[in-house]
Amino acid sequence: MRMHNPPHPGEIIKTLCLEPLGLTVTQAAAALGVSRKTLSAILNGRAGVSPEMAVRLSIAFGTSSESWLNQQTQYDLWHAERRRKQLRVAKLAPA
Amino acid sequence: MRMHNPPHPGEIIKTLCLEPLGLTVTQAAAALGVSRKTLSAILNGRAGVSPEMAVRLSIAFGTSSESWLNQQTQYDLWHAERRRKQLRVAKLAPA
DNA sequence: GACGAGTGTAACCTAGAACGTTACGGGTCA
DNA sequence: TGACCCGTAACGTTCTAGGTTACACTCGTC
Repeated sequence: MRMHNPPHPGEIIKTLCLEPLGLTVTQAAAALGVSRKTLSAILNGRAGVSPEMAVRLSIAFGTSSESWLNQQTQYDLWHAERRRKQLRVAKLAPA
Repeated sequence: MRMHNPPHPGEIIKTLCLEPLGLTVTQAAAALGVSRKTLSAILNGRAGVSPEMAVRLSIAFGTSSESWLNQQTQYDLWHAERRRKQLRVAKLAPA
């Protein structure tokens, strides 16, 4: 179980991909084949990395699509876990 | 890169959780706190495992929510990768 | 054969995410 | 001032997750 808030994948894209290459949001969006708005939303944490976007990132930046999507999964899961106590679920097979 | 079609998480829930415990879909849905329709859709591959559902499964069956959601991620990614060739994306940082 | 349980699923709803285009206002800098 | 980049608001479409209700099917069992 992770203790701290995992960073949104958008931050990682910005700091590890765009900034080192000196890319603007407009340039990167064009390269990825999505609108500037779509990329902007991801970079600012207002949208998630979809499976298709993960593949796009892997093509553009040469990393694995799995790693991109896993980052999003961890981020989503961390927020879902915060509401674990609010879920009314019966234990069927106690550990 | 996975070669073969990964199984949908619904199949795993059915064969590894419901059947060993002799649970009906109706019983399991009630325990999970979702409608019978919702669980049925997941079991038959017509819906995915959401982050919240992954937490529900982890409570009911004592496994980690991460493992449930990762299975869904791998499934989604496999299908997204099949369309990799159709995406028009420029390579920005060739490996 | 009749009946109830379990199941799949169709029809309807809401909410939200992921896309798109267009357009506007605020920076920064030559 | 003008050019460029950025965030974002407003509008749209499409898809997914979730709900309720209702129907038809397949089983056992009585």
